[in-house]
Amino acid sequence: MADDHADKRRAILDGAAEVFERRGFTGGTTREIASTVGLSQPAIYHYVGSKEALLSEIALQVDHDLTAALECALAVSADPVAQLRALVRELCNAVIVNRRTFAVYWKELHALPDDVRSQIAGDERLFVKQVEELVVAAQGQGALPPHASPRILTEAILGMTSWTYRWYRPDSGISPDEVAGAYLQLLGLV
Amino acid sequence: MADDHADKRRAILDGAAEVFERRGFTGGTTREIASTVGLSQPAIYHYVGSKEALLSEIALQVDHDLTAALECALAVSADPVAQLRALVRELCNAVIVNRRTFAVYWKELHALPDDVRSQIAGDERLFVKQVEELVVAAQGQGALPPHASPRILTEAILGMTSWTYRWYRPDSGISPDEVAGAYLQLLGLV
DNA sequence: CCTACCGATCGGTAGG
DNA sequence: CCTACCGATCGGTAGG
Repeated sequence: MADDHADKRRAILDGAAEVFERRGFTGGTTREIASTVGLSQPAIYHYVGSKEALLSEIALQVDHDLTAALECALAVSADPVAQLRALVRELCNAVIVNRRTFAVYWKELHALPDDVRSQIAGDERLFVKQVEELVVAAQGQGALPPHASPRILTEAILGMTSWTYRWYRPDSGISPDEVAGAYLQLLGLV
Repeated sequence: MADDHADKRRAILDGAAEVFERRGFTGGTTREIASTVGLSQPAIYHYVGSKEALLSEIALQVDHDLTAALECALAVSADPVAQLRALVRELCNAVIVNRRTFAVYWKELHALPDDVRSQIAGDERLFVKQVEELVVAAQGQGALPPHASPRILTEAILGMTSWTYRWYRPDSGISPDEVAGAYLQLLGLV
């Protein structure tokens, strides 16, 4: 097939995320990744340039997922409270669906090469800033505590949703929507 | 001094937490820890049994901090809502004061030796269960959304407070009490 | 608490 | 995409 190469690349990235989650970036060896995928260790280098490149691709995927969640939420409505609601739902869903890559992203950012790490740090700052603008607007509408620091409220909402990767278990029978719904009730946004 | 040994031990643990935060457990070398503290690498082994023992002590310190925060909060009052408020304040303070050790705890649990990891996992399950009982009681008093899953609400509150270690900067001029206060307003607990 | 050192293992390359 | 392999570095020990 024409996409055999792309398929195998994706399999390697999945295996890398699994190994990095289990062992950390430095502790996860290219040999273990290779054996997870069913290849020899040098074959990894046939598909990906280096161990750092594996981590970079995983991190950039999450970076893209976060941006996409925000864009999707902003497109849902012109009302900031509705946008904030949509953002919580989108983020819960992304974090739950891609639990493994998000875990690697949040634990192993320090191991990224400088250029990728600084790009991702910049994207994250912009992301937080945009969410904070939604929070300020929601405060203006009385949907969030008016006298609290927007920065803290923003990090509180993002922390609540992000932390989901640590406790959510796909076999628990809890759906992503149920999680987002409970968060929104707790935040008084429903 | 009689406590020279204990002082140096603590210095080594502090240095280890700093290095593990920067490089991860596997990536943080005993040589870098030693040079941070100003000792030779083999000297580490004079004070601590192994690299794993360094991580174990750091993790058990956090385990103790979490338990202490809960006990302190339960002792504040007999009212579950007041206990929950106190817990959020205690946790914010503990996470902010010991940001470095909490970061290592949450990122590097996977690298712990089996016995320590399973003990800590058990303590954490018990901790969450006790907080969930507070949440159920607070729901009964109408202080939290009555129809939401107690488990999700519990993880939401703990996630919000825990995540503080990722964004809080001591030089920001924001006090731990200010953080906890904003969280409590957002939760509708004040 | 240091100098000297060891076995093991890692990321990556050569050559096909 | 494999076999064979290399230089570098790691955690830990010996011996004082």
